[in-house]
Amino acid sequence: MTADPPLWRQIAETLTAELAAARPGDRLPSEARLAARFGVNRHTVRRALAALAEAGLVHARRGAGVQVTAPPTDYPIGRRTRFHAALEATGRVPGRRVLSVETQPGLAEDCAMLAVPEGTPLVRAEGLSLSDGVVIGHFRSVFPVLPGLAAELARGEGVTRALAACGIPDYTRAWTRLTAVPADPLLAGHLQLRRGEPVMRAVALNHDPRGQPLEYGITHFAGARVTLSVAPD
Amino acid sequence: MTADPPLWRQIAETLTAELAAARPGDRLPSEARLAARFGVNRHTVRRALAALAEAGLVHARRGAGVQVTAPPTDYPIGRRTRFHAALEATGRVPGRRVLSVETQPGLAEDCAMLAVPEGTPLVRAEGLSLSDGVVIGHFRSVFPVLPGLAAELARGEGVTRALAACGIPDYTRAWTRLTAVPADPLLAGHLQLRRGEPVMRAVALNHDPRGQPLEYGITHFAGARVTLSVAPD
DNA sequence: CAAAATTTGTCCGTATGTATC
DNA sequence: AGATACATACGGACAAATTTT
Repeated sequence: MTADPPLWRQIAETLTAELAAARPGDRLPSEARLAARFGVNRHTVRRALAALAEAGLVHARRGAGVQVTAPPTDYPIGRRTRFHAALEATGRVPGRRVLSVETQPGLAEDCAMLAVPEGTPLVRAEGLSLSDGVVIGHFRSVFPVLPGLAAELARGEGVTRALAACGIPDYTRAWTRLTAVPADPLLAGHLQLRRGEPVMRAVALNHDPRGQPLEYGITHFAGARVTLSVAPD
Repeated sequence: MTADPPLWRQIAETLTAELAAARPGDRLPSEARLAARFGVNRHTVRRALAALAEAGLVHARRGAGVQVTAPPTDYPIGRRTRFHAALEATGRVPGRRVLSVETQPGLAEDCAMLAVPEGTPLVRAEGLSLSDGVVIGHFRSVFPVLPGLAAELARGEGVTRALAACGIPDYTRAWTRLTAVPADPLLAGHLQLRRGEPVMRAVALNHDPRGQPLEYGITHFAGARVTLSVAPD
């Protein structure tokens, strides 16, 4: 009369245990093979694999197979957070891929955050953050228009250097808001995740020492690949 | 020749749009009814509903129906974070349900974090955090053994009061590490989520003004119901 | 470069179990 | 107790992407 856990969960747990001894990049047997091994229908195996994928343990690609995922990267958050410096301190090789830099009239929310009238032109940058060549985050930031800022941002040298080149030597984090959300299709594509996988959304405002807003940004980190650290300065 | 998105996704997006006009607690039509409405198999509707559930928009209960989920709660993180005070400041009614308080030899990790020899007895507390009667988090903390601490924690008045009653009037957050993870079955049960839904894991260390570790805890927040704020002191 | 084999993704249909109302 | 509704599991078929031949 015991209520056994569902078959797919038992399979998922068995695979999870076995995955502990696997290395990132290793390929799992095909669904058909696993179904034969466990003596169940292929759909039942798929259910179990979906659970593992949700857990960020594996990643399936049609035509290819199911691969074991890479372990997480650490990322500190603080008043003086700097992406590159933080990653380098952990011995990783940071990277950045700028997808677009445009100057456009800002949306209502963006203008409000930067404390400028609605419709004011803003510099909008979008791109990906890398660690050891692996995408760990997608950012979208807006800045007030400064001479040469767009060009500097497009060079991909980072926000700190771009602002420095525009005569702003220092800035600090005013606040950060974090929440765990499922990846939407677009984001899943950028972060090489499956739709619905946990993603950490960080909404943040940076300002200069006098409190003037400089950057309002939304970054999404791949939940399974990043740990955010909050530490006192 | 157009590559249409899958049926289940189209249905999910249609339902998502309609859900914008729904109120928390509203019930969706049954799977059979939705299948009939969209002219698809029930499993295709189930796939769409699973996506909505992953997104934290709805919550399905066997036998009952599929209900619309409640909006998120905000929760600040900082050097002097206090759960109750923070929630009260947002106009919500905080609550706490203590599930267990035990004194046991600590695990290796717990002892290391509290800077005591492995195997030292520790006070271990586990429970749920509520906001307006809704579970928003599950915590598990370990403390060094202090006279009367276990009894005070069991009263459910909170960590701050329990420590105060043991002669520790003040403590601060040393650090916090955050990551987005999918809910495992146990956690899903506690937080009333579906297995795999995004959950924010906060691992934190509190210490007294002299730097002596006082509490090492892991809290899991329901991603869809909580926003964590990181602000300078 | 092209075709074939492999592998995952989607969708349908059916049946049964189990929790809720 | 009965009806309703979601959960699990099986089976088959075809499409789409990738890898191999």
